[in-house]
Amino acid sequence: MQDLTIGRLAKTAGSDVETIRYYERRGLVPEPPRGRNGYRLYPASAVARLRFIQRAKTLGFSLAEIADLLRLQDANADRGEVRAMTRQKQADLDQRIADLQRMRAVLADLEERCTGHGPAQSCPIIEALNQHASPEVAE
Amino acid sequence: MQDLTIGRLAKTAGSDVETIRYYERRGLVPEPPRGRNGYRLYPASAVARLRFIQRAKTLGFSLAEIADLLRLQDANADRGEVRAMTRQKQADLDQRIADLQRMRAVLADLEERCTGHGPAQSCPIIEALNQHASPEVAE
DNA sequence: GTTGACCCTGTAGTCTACTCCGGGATTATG
DNA sequence: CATAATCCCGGAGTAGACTACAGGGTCAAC
Repeated sequence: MQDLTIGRLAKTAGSDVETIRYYERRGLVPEPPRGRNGYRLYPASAVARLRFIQRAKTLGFSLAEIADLLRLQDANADRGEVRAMTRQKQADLDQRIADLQRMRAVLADLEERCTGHGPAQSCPIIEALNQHASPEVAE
Repeated sequence: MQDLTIGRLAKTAGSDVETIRYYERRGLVPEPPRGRNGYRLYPASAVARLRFIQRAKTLGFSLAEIADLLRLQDANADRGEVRAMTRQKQADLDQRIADLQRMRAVLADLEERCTGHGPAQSCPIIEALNQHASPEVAE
């Protein structure tokens, strides 16, 4: 397969020229060789690299974490390290899910108590928001 | 009750001086009267206002949305509008929870397939990220 | 009365992941 | 050959919610 210009790489991988240059600055995509005109010339493997980044993003990894994963891959490190990152990310997600579910439950409860019409200032939701939120903040 | 300087308000409400001034710029906290020295002098009700903001934040509302909620309260609008915002926020949360749960499920599946030790380049997790088709997400 | 805590304004920096812009060189298309 | 598309670089702007100065005035405690 021929080398790809950044534009063709972007199109092939479903990414964007500016995004690829940004990933290069961030160290996620290695600097490719340049043609005589100074254009970046990517090997076909760059497509896989971008797809890796995209998929890791859909799994909740940050670019910094993806850079770590790519380093583990490039260094062919022990898969235990990869598994550890996966476990950590699951724990992060569990925490965030639990937080969101708690919020959601409170909102559902408040909504249930607010029926019909009437002034907002006697709306149970507004009233709840005006209660003392922090049971422990002293003074 | 005496008026509060911004520092005492911050302490009482469990907030921060800079944060309160920021909320003022954002229109969440009304500009209070000033003393002869130019100091902000807050009525006791400002504490409730800050607590409202804090509590709404813990329920997932953005500052822009909280500003809307406060406007509904201040204008004593119909509680139907408050309920609508609460419903919308629940829908947002449901969407985010679903996204996170999907990510979490994929990670759990991948982790299960990666056992013991060995080179990362043959790690099922890394391999999945390198697949042409996404591990669980449609193309 | 002097030190240190507190207050003022306005601006700038932080984090994440881009996205856009200007100005200029090169290549592809008709 | 003219024009459009693409490429280069460096830097600035975006959103959200703060957080941190700089530089200067004021107030409370010892």
